[in-house]
Amino acid sequence: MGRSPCCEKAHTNKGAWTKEEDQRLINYIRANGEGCWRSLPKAAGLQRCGKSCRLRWINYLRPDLKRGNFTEEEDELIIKLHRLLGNKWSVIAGRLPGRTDNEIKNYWNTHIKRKLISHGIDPQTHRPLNAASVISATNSATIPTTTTKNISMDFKNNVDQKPNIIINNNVTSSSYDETKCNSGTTEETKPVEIIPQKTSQAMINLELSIGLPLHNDHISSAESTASYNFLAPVAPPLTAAVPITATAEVVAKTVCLCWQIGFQGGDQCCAKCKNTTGFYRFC
DNA sequence: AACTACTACAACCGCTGCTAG
DNA sequence: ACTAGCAGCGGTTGTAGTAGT
Repeated sequence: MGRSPCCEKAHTNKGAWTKEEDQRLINYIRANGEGCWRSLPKAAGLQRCGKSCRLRWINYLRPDLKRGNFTEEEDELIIKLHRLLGNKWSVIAGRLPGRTDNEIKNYWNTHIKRKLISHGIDPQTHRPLNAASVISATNSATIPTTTTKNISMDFKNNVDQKPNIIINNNVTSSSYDETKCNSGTTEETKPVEIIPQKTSQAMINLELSIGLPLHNDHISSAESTASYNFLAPVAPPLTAAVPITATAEVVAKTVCLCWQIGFQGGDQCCAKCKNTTGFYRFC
């Protein structure tokens, strides 16, 4: 199905926005609201594509944007959310007030990716880099024939009260092709779970409720770190066909607190919780 | 000072999902 | 059910700024 271009390209400016264009856009939106982006450029006296106006407003001109460097807390939150959601930048941005999807995407590609790699973590799979080959080989044998996964994210502490995120990811496959994961590019990959072989043939409901520690007053740094660790490639002892519901606090107490994803240096995991295949488990 | 390499990020492109007709 | 138009999303590119030589 062919589509006409979103705007008349011959009469639209491209490239960097001038201060005058910015001011026109700001003035128009202040007076009229965001409304219809397609008709906005003409109404605002801008020779720009509506799409371009929208992007400029959302990513740069919006008054509620938080400019400046990302904090360590934001870093960790982005990593956690990316682990859960993959490259769903707009969803991740929805959880970071004042940050845009574009900003987070750029920050991920220029900072966090490098940071994780330097600490031996694959930024796409969030697994230790040196375990990737082992896991790849193991997965073909351990992925169950039918798996139903539900992830429910309940951000109880979220200030903007956005709706919960529910992910339903049904995999019906005799061998999920792990080689499709491309760790070297920005290509979107599924967050991967490692399911113990004993759950084969079982319907598993992995319903997780996560309370992100936006207010850290009552949370120690160890607990804060643990709330990330529970999403590490850990294979908790699942009971077949038993739904799992866990809050972050409960999981935080269950998961090994040793693995610091390299943020604080040293080994990633204690000897107790890393087994010979490179998987992580509770200890 | 001049050049090169690298980094950060703004902006663009192409696609998808939703919706109205 | 189908088509077309729109907003929005994610990947990629272009370029200004900075660091290193």
